[in-house]
Amino acid sequence: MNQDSDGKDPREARREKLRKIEEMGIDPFGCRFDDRSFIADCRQRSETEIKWTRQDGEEVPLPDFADENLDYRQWKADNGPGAESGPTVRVAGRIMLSRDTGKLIFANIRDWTGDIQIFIGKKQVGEENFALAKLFDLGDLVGAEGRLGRTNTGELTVFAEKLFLHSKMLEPAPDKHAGLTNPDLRQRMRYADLAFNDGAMQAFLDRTKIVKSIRSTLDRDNFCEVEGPTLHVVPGGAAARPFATHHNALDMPLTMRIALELHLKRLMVGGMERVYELGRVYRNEGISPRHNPEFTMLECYQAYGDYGTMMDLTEQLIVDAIDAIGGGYIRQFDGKTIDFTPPFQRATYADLFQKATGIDASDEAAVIEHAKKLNLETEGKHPDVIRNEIFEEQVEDTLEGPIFVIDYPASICPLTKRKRDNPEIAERFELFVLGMELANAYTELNDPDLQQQLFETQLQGLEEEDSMAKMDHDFVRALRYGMPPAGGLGVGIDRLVMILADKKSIRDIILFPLLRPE
RNA sequence: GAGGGUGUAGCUCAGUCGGUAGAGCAACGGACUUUUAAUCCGUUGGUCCAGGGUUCGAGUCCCUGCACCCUCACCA
Repeated sequence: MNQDSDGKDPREARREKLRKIEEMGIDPFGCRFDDRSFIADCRQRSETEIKWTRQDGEEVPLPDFADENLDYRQWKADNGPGAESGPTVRVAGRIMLSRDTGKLIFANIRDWTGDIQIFIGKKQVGEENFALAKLFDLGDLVGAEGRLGRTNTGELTVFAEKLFLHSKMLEPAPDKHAGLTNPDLRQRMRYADLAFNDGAMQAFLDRTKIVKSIRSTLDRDNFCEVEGPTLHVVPGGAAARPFATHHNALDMPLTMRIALELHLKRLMVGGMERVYELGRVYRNEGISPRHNPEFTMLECYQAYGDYGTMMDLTEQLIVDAIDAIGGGYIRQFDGKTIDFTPPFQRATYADLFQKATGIDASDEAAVIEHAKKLNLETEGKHPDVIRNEIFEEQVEDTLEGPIFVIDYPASICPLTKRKRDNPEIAERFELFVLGMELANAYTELNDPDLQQQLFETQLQGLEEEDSMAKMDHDFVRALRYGMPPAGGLGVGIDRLVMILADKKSIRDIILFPLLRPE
């Protein structure tokens, strides 16, 4: 780069200022800063603690600063002579905007609670502080101590008496208005995205609230949070391609887990009657706006419940999550309206199939014929697999929801208990919202012999890796020790957050999505 | 994996018919003690994603590759 010390390159200009700050004997990377106030708290305190007192000692109520047409300078003239008083505060944050009018600098700083303006007057802060302020750049982390008050235009302001530099930013700042919009850079440099894009943090804070809410709902119902292994010898509990890895000392192949299910059920056998895990799972598959190779699942299991119990729980979890982030049960996603007011709609798989295709789901010949019309591959596939492909193609995408689809064909549910009066139907539901599967729940299969048989019988037309029916001998042995009848629920946390935060891409709610290296 | 789009200054983006690179912001110099994307005057800044080709001449046309975005497929 151009290293003329005329500072043409923004990076070099910042380095040059860094050197000057060091020459002033100031550490450009700051130190502990006690007694600082969050900006949101300053804003709140300003409402009661900024006062206007006339010279005669009478306190005059301040005008409405939210009023766009307010001329505070005029108001002061009309209500004076007098003086404004306010508490002294210490604030810290990143410089987002700055206006230098010579011997007076206005800087807008931001901490994670909000923005506030700082008034830096040469006379008010003194020569040394002012010289430091002249070396501030957009993006620097700074601090100010001073009186909280209002400028002539009514803007809430910290009138600085002392200034601090907490960290000099050595990279050029993004466009001060547009921010960092390049989606690649936003994901690669999430720090810059969060720091410079208005509202970028909100979806992530909502995510945290939703996860906290889920924990609190489950804890309230006496569920116990546990941590299962993420390195699995047999990748089970879902139909997905796992990431392969290897343990050196044991010279043993391992996979990253694709689901939480089988270990949680082992705990049910052990007597942990209500367990859940909120954890990361890994699937070695395509990346899309709705798929990231690692994502977060909730799975919970309740002894002596069934899938109906889980339906109630699902509604409760979602309702509580919405209460946690606010905004009400009627929500927008991508311009569409979704009503989460419970109870959610319920419909059986067979009815939805009948309605969408006009044919009876149990009429195998008609199903196969219909599949051929849709150009679906039917050769060598189990009729239930074909039927499910039709269901996905013609039903799932049309489900606006929230809707519980209940009672799935048993053959595509190898971990699910069958209906007592109809072994062809499994007690399973999936919750759909705008074509997205948000939750999946079963009355759990606890018959070890049937489980073993289902593991052994590969579904026709499915590769082993495409089937959930992967033999896990230890799991079957666990079932032989006796697992109570139970309801189990899985929730895709990322998709729930997407829908509740109105974000179309999973990358907008995963802080560090997987990217190719630069 | 298939199709489409994008890639130009630190950031956000223009760039006509193929004719020697543009703006705003940022940066640098100057003026300004109540500004609000401050304003005003001046200046600097380019491996036009990479490589190859066509051409007298390529940011522009062609080919290959890379990255990202969108749609589809995969993800039961």
